[in-house]
Parts: sequence; C-alpha cells; structure tokens
Amino acid sequence: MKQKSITIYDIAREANVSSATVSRVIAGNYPVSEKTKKKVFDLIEKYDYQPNAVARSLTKKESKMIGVILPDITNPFFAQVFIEAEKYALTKGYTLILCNSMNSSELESKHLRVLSERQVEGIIFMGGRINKTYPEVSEINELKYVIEKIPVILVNGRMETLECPSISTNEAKGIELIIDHLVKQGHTKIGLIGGMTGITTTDIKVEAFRKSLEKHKLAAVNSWQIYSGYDVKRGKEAMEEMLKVNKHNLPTAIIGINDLVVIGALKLCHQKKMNNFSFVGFDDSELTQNSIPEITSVSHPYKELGEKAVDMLIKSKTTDVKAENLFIDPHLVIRESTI
Amino acid sequence: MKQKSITIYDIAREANVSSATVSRVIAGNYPVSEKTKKKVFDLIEKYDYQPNAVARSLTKKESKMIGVILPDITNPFFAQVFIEAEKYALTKGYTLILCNSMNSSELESKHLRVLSERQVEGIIFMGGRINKTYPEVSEINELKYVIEKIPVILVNGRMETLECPSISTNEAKGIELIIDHLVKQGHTKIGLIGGMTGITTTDIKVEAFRKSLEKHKLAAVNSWQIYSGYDVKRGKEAMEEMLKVNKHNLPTAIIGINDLVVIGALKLCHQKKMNNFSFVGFDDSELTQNSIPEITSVSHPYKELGEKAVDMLIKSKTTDVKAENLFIDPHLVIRESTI
DNA sequence: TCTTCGGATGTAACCGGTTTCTATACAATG
DNA sequence: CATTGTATAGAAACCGGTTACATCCGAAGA
Repeated sequence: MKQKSITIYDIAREANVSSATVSRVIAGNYPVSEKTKKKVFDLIEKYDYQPNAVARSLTKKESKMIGVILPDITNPFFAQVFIEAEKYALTKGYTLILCNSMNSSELESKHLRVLSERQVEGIIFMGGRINKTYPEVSEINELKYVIEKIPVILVNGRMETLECPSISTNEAKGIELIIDHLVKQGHTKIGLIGGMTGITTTDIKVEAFRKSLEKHKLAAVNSWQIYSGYDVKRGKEAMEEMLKVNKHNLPTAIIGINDLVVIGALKLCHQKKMNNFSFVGFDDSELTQNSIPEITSVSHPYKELGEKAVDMLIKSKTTDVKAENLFIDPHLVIRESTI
Repeated sequence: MKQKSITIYDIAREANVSSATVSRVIAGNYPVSEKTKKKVFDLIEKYDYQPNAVARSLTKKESKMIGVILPDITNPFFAQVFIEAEKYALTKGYTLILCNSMNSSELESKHLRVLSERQVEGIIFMGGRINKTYPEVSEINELKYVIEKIPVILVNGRMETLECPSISTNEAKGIELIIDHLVKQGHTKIGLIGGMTGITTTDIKVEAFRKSLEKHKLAAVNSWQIYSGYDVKRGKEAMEEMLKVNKHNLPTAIIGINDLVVIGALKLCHQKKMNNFSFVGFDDSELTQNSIPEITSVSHPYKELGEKAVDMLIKSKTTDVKAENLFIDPHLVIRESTI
C-alpha cells in the first residue's frame, strides 16, 4: 500500500520559503542565511524528509547508478569484485545494479536494455564469453550499440572486436609467480591443466606458462599441458588424461587454470591414492582454504579491479576516457598444497 | 560524456502527433488508430527509442525496483536466493538492487536510507543478525521506521521484536530429514555441532534435533551437541571438543549446523586420520560437492524463497499483506559422506 | 435531421526535484 | 546622494514521461 511521502514543497511551505531555497539548503552550494538554514534543517529533521532520488535523477540527468553484468554471482571471483565495487561506489554516492547473465546472450541483451532504460551512468561487464571467439554477432552489435551511448568497462576480459576500456588481472604475471615459486621448491617438471584454446584468459596463461618455463630453462613437455575446461569435472578429466598419457614421465607439480580444476584433480588423486603432486590453483577462492590440503593459489587484485572499474566509469562522465587496457599484478598465496 | 537521447517528444514531433498519443501507443492500453500506431512504431524502431525509466518512475510513482539487503553475497546461500529472486523479478519488470551489509549495522542503515530515497517498492532482508538478541536497538528502530513506509520481507529470519512478513526454509523439517536418513542407515548415536544459542536458526535446529531423536526413541546425549559458530574454524574446534569430551563414547554420525562447519570437522578428522564418521551438512552449497568425501546436505528451497519474496512485495503494493510467516520444506541431497 | 455515443487525439497539469533568471534590500563606494 | 555590488530569495521553466479532461468527428439511433 503506497503512501505519499513528504516533499520539498511540504518543507518549503511550512518554512515559509520557496522550494528553491530548500533545495539550496540541502545542496549547500549557494548562500542561504543562517536563519532560514536552521528553519529548514529543523523541519527536515522533524519530518525525516528524504529527497526523492528519482526526481533528482530526472532533473540532474544523472542517475548515480552503475550496472554490473556478470555471468553468475555464485562464482566467488565475480562476487568478490562486485563487493569491492559496491563498497567503493557507496562512498561515491553511487548504487550498483547487479545483473546475472547466466551466460545467456538473450539475458545479457535484456539486461543491457533494462540498464540503459534506467539511465545507468555506466556498465561494468565481466564474463568469460568475452573473447576473440565471442560467438553471437548480434550481441556484439547490441553491446557496441550500448557502448556508444553508455560508458562500458570490461573486467578481466577483452573484446578484440570492440574498442572498450578494460581492467584486468595480469594473469601472465600470476603464472610467472607460480612457476618461480615451484622452481624455488625444487620442481623441474611442471604441468598445466584446464582451460580452452581460444578463450583469452586461457591463451594468456598458456603463453605465460611456456615463457616462464623457458625463463628457468625448463623443458616444456607438450603432453604436460592439457586443455579441458573450467569446472571440477573437467579438472578430474584432465588429471585422468595426465596420468594416462604420461604414465612413465609425470610432472611433479601441476597448475590448474583455476581453483575448481585443481579441486577436480585433487579428487581424482585422492581416489587413486596418489598424494605425490604439488598443486597450484588460480583465483584464490574460498575453495582453496576449504579443501584438503589447502591449495596454493593466485589471488586477484579484487579491490583494485572493483574500485578502478567504478572510478573509470565515474570519470568518463566528465572526461573522454580513451579505451585503455589496464593490468594489475596479482599475488601468490602459498598453502599446504605446495609445501 | 553524456549525450542526450531521444525522447517521446522527438517521436511525437516527427510523427505529427502529440506526446500523449505516443505514450498511448507504447502502453497499448488505449485505442489508437492503426495508422498512427504504425507511424509511431516505425519511428520507435528507426531511432531505437527507449523510454526513460526514471521519468516514468516519477510520474507513475512506481520505481519497479526492489532492494535486497544481505550480509555477504559471497555466501552461497544468499547468492542462490538472490539469483532466483532476480530471475523472477525480471519477468515481472522489476529490477533488484543488491546491498551487502557485511554484518555492519552502520552499513545496513546506510543502505536502508539509500534504498528508501531511491523509492524502491520493497525490501528483501536476509541475514543472521535478525534474531531475538538482535543487538542494535537504534537499528531496529531504523528498520521499524522503514517498514512503516516500505514493505519489507525477511528471508530465513525472524525478528521477534518486529512484526514483519517472512518466508523461510522449514529448518526443523530439514533436521528431521537428516535424522530419518541417518537412522535408516543404521546410526543410533548422532551428534550436532556448530551454531550459537540465541540465534533463531540455531535454536530451531537444536530443538528439532532433540525432537527427532525422541521420535526415533534415541538417546540425546548432551555432550554430543556442541555449540561453536558458523565457519570452518568453528567447525574444527567443535569437532576437537567432540573428540576430547566423548573420548569413550563417540557418536557415529555428526550433523553440522551448516556446510562450512562440516568442512572444518572433516579437516580435523583428516588430520587425525579418523575416517569413521558420517557427516551431514546444511545449505547444500557448492562446497558439499567439492569436498572429499562429497557431503550429504539439506538443500534450501531456493527458488521458492526467491520468488515468493519478490511476489509478496509486488502484491503488497495493492493488497495489504498481513505479516504472515511462510515456511517451505527443504529436501535432503544424499552424497558420499553418509554412505 | 438532430442527438447521441464512442473512438481517436490533443491540451495541459502533474510527478518532485534543480537551476536560471530576476528582484529586492542593504552595505559600500565615489 | 547617486551608484554599484553583494547576499538572499522567489518565480518559473525544465527534466521526460503519464493521464484526466476536453475536443472533434463520423456513425448509429430517434
């Protein structure tokens, strides 16, 4: 049952001033006599007057809202970035609208439209489907179209078909950190499992994997790098293949493309009673601390990702931010799995 | 760089009709001749005109937005409910605004205020701090104040100090399901770990635990029920105590107040090389499938919780929903840990 | 032929703020 | 004393829609 709330006019009337004056008192950006100021503030307090943000948005043509589109908030990576972004946005007077696309381009388009109609001032876009094989041409166009009207920033994603600013974890650096650590631990035989070719984030990691091995003058055995996918099941499968193919020459340390893949590999090893591998994950999700053993993992610069994304969008209201691609270094969290 | 978008007036001018007509064509709730209809629709398409939701909200006095306040979206329970709520809300033309309170009453108040100013039509409130020992009196007042103006619904929480509709998992039923299952597996010695007295959800579970044991005519050994808390560490501690206190008379099956607690207990058992317990968790979060062994757990009726919450809020716009407290039965997902 | 009725459309007020422009009063300056 | 400047405040337009009310017109009924 709706109920009308009091407006700036109610305050103005009772204070015997005009609405303009009340507005000025609240904004505080214009000289108002101390006497009126007090009168107005007292009334605001008395009635607990709250300005109507919708009306304000309309006149000021700024909604103070930012949209966030991501595949699935259940994924700890996205959740963490979102939380940081939200925390920061709040301090800047912005409100976030979260949209789960569930990896459906249809939903994505729908959300894009809703956000645009709601006059969000910018959109933070995260998701694995953003890569060079980005499949839906129709959707690129939709997104391109939106980008022309609303500032969009990609987090941990690149669209090679689209010019759009982005901010990402320096994943190559992450892989390098892992390998440096493993080498220091005495490993010389290192494998990599999970991911898919063609997906930007995988490609970056695989390339960094090769380069880092080279840096340490270690052999890059082809069969020690196995694509499979991104979830627990895929991790298990990859590990299964690893054991089969390299029966007589197994690596001693294995890097997973993300934490889930490592969980899968760990499960398989547990079943087979093979506890002789060192494992390293990527994302530093909660999983790493809950598994047995706890998993060494690369932690994303969550705070920076969330804050910078919001910041860039706010800035692009006034400045013409060029489509730059920012990278931030991650760090390695060492746990039981590599000791 | 903002950029003015085209308005209903632009369309009206080019179609040689009034804005009212365009509005009617879009709303489709008023007779308009086929000819004008076509003219208008063609122009809408030509310019990809999108109605300004902010302006619409202002006149219609309905924002079509619902606020969601929860402690931490990183928690899979909240995330899951949120996703279901969002999915459903979208089909009803509503947009959700997610606010993480991080269990801080200060943040909670801030969010409450922002949501209220943004004219949300309702608020979904979830969180552990809602219980009879709800600590911040100032905050109750704040919330009570909001409830008077905006419909609020609690999900899996009750505030005894406040009359407010709620929708919850029938957690007592969940405990009953667990014990029925364990008994069927032949267990007669069952323990419960985790949680805190005074927190509604724990109290409900503990009571159901006693009653269900009674139902099966099983002894309720006091030292088999150990409070500790809600996270992995607390689970570990509780299990430690369990082993110490009941050295000579241990239960054979142990229920955790939630999944995390079970993870902790499992870790301890793994360290101590004791693999002889059956474990059951609560929440059916992803954790249960990623751990070794996979954990039997009670699954919340996520879909119903999310949908009903949204539904109730939408309904309360037109009907005066009385403060009823709805309960929905959960179901048990059986996995390796109890086989 | 004159009403009457309903379909189709326009006019204008309104939602609740912000802001430009203008007006007033009073102090300072020449 | 006339002039200029400054602090304060109001009037009114505006943001982009929706809708109550008025109007016009042609068809149907008396």
